[in-house]
Amino acid sequence: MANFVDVILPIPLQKAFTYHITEAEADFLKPGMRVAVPFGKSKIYTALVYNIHNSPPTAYDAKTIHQILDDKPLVTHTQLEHWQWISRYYMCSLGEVMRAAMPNAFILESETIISKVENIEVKDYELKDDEFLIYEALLHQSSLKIQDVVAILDKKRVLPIINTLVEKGVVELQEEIYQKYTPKLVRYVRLHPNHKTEEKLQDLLELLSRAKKQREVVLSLFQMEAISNQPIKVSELAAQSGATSGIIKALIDKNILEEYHIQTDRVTFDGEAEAHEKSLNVHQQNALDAINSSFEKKSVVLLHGVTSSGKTEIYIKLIEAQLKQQKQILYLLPEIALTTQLVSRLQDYFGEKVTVFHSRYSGNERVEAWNNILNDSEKAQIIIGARSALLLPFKDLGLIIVDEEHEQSYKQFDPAPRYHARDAAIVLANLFHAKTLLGTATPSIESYYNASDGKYGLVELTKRYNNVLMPDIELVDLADKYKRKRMKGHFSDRLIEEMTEALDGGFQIILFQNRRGFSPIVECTTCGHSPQCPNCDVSLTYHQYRDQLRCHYCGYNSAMLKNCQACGNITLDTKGFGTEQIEEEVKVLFPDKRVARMDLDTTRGKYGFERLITRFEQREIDILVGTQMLTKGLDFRYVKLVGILNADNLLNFPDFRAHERSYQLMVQVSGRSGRTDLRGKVLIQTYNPHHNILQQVSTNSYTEMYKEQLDDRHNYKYPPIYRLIKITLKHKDYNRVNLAADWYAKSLNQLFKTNVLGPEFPPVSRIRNQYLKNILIKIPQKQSLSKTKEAISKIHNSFLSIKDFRSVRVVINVDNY
DNA sequence: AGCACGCCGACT
DNA sequence: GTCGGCGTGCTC
Repeated sequence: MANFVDVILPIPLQKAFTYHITEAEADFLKPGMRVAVPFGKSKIYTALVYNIHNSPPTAYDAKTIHQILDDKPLVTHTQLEHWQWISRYYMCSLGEVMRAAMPNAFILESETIISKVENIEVKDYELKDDEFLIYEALLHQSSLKIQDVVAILDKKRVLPIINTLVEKGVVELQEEIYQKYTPKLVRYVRLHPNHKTEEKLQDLLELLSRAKKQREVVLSLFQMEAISNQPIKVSELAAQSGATSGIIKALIDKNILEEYHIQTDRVTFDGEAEAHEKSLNVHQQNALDAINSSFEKKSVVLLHGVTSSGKTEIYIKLIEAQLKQQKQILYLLPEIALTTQLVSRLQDYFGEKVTVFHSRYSGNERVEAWNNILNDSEKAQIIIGARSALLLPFKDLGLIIVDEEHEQSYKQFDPAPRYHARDAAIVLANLFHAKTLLGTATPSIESYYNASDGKYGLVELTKRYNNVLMPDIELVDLADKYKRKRMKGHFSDRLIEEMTEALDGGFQIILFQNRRGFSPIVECTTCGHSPQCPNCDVSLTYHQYRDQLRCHYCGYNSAMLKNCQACGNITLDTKGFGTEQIEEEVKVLFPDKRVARMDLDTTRGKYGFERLITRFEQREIDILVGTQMLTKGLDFRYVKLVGILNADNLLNFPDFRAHERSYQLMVQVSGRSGRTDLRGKVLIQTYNPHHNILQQVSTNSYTEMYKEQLDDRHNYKYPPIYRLIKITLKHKDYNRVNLAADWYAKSLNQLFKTNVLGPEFPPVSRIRNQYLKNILIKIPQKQSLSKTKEAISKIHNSFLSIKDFRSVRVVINVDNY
């Protein structure tokens, strides 16, 4: 009977691909192992075994696989199940999920190697110029890569030339697969077995009596072995004996010492777990008890605890309980909150049981984390990571903690899979019959809705740790202040007063401004023209630190203009304000204080963010001006005052979530103040001091905000009452997007009637020279989600069969919020 | 996604 | 006349 294997390829194709395998291979292969398969004309790809069976494909002959890459599955059965859910729910291919989940080093691709056919003499007149150049290069080098040929010929398309050379029998091609993961090896030394016995030792020392340095090395080695039983690194021996690596090498060459290698992990933790038992206060204990009893009935619990209420300690207790049962724990955090602060805090408790998984990790580091988790190693009992950590090969998960559950960065936008880590986490936990804890000070409306609905358990923690008071929030009416000339730049007299007072008391200040750059736009005061991005439909932003105009969408930049492009006048003025300008103003207002700015520009680079945080923590900075980034669960002890310079540009954002987000953001920023025994102060400057959201922020009325927002969601048909799917069409031809979007929307309309919105141009309707158009589908609660998606898939397939539309990119985003 | 094939404009 | 541009179609 013939044997076949269905595989997942890491490409965005819906279809499964079937290859022919031998009986022996069929016996050996298991789902989750990797195989190398030929794909297309010449390429070899890494594919993942999905299913082994005996039914031959009907429409084509299956190719045979090239090679088996693993001897045991690299991807677990549960993972495959979870991937399948993600691919169905978020309407993407399994290959796309595979790409996102597996470290790049696991997904090998072949490289074409060109070599000369042996013993061949070629007359130069038989070859064209380009062909001869390649032939000549191969006389000096044994092989060439495609990239080398591109460099030699300085041409883009070199494959046709290489192919004619193959036809002429001059060169041959080979596909080579490289193992991208290189284990990190550490060199160790020990005494060569020849000298292990007592008498041989004497002989040896005798022998070395005249080689003083070498003798010292051997004696140092004995000393070190006597102190500890640990293997001895070459580097340690060199340091201890003061010998150069040359001397040690000589000893190895003489077979007196023996060299060996041990594979180590790149990321190791050398601290000790301090394991100091930290007791919970009564509120925390009550919350913990409530969570545990809720878990008996519900698989998901939402922990709504105000800022500084000590949620982390509760997490630690829950983690301890899971560890006792030998279960793995996943602790999810928004990327930006994944700082040393939190990680070292957990490492203090759990020592080397903690594995961190970062997007900033290198390929090799990811492979090591993957393997440790897959093997359920001691080191990988607790996994702390951002969104993508959810896709790791857990063996026996007992608990997932989703911290800062409301954070929008849990949702992946580009590329596919466009999954929400919180929602996908709940599904994953269910596959393991594990529990999920969602924690936050400002629950997302949808999670609170699920909690009120009884779908999730709900535990509230309303007291701050050590009974620190909630910050005192004061609203400052900007309209009034401007009218009465009480403003200096963007600072009201109240804000300056409070800042002076805080600084005099030796405290730190955080100023929040939700805009990056010096000033969002540049405008000519004569004709009103403002410079636009040539690739996108947006105004360019002025950045003072390089005197540049930049586009935030595509990265385009140019030097700041001297005069207006439209009328030529030099009356260019910067409108609005951003973090840079605030920083400048603070420097003028408080010239003797140290000011720093935290936004995307100043935190670039691997440790930019962390450096800034550390400087602030160590009080090298008095006033920190920043954007969103400031809100992410950072724990600063000496911040007394938080200033929000303009709450209105948060509230006026054109999105159904704008109010919810504003509330969350302001409460989170406010929570940065007064985290020790002193009561913090928050000043919010606004033109609308009577805005409901601002009132709710200042009185800390989450439930009021929730009720009001939920009413709005009912009235305007938004989540969590309705579900959303957004379809975006992109093309460089304006007319073609319009036609395609109209066709798409019309087809959807026939099925979903008024619940289809658009097509509409988004606020920024052109990005990187591509025109965009959005269609929004609202799905009522009684309408089946899966049936809806099936219907969309059908429409999508007919869309793709229209020749004129095929070049239009279509992005389907499920739960696009 | 990659990559080959095939059909059109701008250059030796 | 060729080189290289991109639109189109296919990959087990």
